Amino acid sequence: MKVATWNINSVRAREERVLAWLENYQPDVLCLQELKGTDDVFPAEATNALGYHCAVFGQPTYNGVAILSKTPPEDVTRTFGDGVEDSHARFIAATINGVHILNGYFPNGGDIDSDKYVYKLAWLERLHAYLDALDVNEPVLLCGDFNIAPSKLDTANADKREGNVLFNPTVRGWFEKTLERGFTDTFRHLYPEEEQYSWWDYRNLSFPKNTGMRIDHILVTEPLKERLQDVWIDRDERKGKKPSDHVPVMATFAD
DNA sequence: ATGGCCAATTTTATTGGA
Repeated sequence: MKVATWNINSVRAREERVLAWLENYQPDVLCLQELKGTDDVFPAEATNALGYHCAVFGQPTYNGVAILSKTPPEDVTRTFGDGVEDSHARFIAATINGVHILNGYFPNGGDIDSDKYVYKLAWLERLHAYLDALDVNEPVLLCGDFNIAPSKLDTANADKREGNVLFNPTVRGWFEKTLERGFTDTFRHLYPEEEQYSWWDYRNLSFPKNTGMRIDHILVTEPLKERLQDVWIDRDERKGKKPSDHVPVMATFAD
């Protein structure tokens, strides 16, 4: 079973690339973030034609997440279901082949002294509350654009970036706490020393200079960790015309 | 060729991304 996550930065701008990528790599599940559009602009027919079901949670202009899968998604839920008023479409979950798939577009946080950062921290706490209600003895996969670099290995210019909304003790602590409650960072587990990134800023020649960050993650509970065979960050997807600023990350599990 | 922001909307500026 292959499960991938990809922040595509607009489904309309990235439709061709997404369809080509699906066709090339045939993931069983693809979790998308930052659709930047309503449900009706999602290319459902084109994805169906490639053999994928889609569960979409869009909104105008901002955010938006979706889960594509070869087998039908069951028990699809949008939002954390905690009753909190939230206008952002940032979370969708489904059960696919018995695996609980959780897909999040975590808030960026703006500046460290902004309301957006307050929102980010509150959202992270809500997600922990959601995870509290899960059984980590079951196969659970939490993926998406976390907007968190877990360690110094996961960001270029770590000293310069220390303290920003993506890389500071508070968000690293949140990530660490998630691992302590039974999740494994699949990439770091298989590649303890690797410095690979999943996002590069469009500005400042970030990609040629490789001043990126690893902020897109696939975390799994023990039953899936035991089946984990590989994790791959598709760096090449950042090349060429009209790339997203993020690239896909894909984990492979034994069937 | 891996190249000096990009995408959506409020559209010839502004907002958000990270």
